Amino acid sequence: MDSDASLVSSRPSSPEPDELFLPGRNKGGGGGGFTGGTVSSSTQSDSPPELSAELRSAMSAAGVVVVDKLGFKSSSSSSSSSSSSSSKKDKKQMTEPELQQLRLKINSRERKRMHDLNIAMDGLREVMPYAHGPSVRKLSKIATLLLARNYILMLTNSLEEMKRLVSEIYGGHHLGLLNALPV
DNA sequence: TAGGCCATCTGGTCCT
DNA sequence: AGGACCAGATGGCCTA
Repeated sequence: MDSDASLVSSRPSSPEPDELFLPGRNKGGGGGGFTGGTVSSSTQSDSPPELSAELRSAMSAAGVVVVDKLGFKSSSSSSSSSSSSSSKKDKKQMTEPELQQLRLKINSRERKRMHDLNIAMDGLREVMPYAHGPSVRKLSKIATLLLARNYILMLTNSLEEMKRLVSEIYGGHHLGLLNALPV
């Protein structure tokens, strides 16, 4: 949510990832911003969201009594008995609190999955050759992926060129090491 | 204010 | 059966 949050100056004609390390080929999509501020990668904590209107109406239509919000943060251990037993039932036979509990559990899993994905994305950003730092806005996801692709292509071309030069100099000898590289 | 980027929710599908 | 994965929808924040 608060991805591009806080102290951001401006987005000066953001250099698109394709413009960086552009190995001649490929043409990607647009790119995100580049410079600017930092980003706090926090998320909307764990406050359980309200049931969606559709779900509520569906449940009330099914004659289910609408109750208060249930406790959250149950994903790990507690409440497993109720949720696991209830989730084995047919959903139509589940009570509203059971359905709500199940929904919260699924939502929590999905949130964690996306957080893990973002962590991996941050890891990718860390190894990308662009200006890091607290005063620099981090790459958007799409920009990160496009830049990564171009960077890999550039490195591949560099390696090929290096191989070619080595073979020129040594006449085909000493290529064992380079050929062992996964290119 | 429009557009970009993002987090979250949700239902469907696939996999183990 | 349960979890992982995916895509669409929605709403918030920020910048130009």
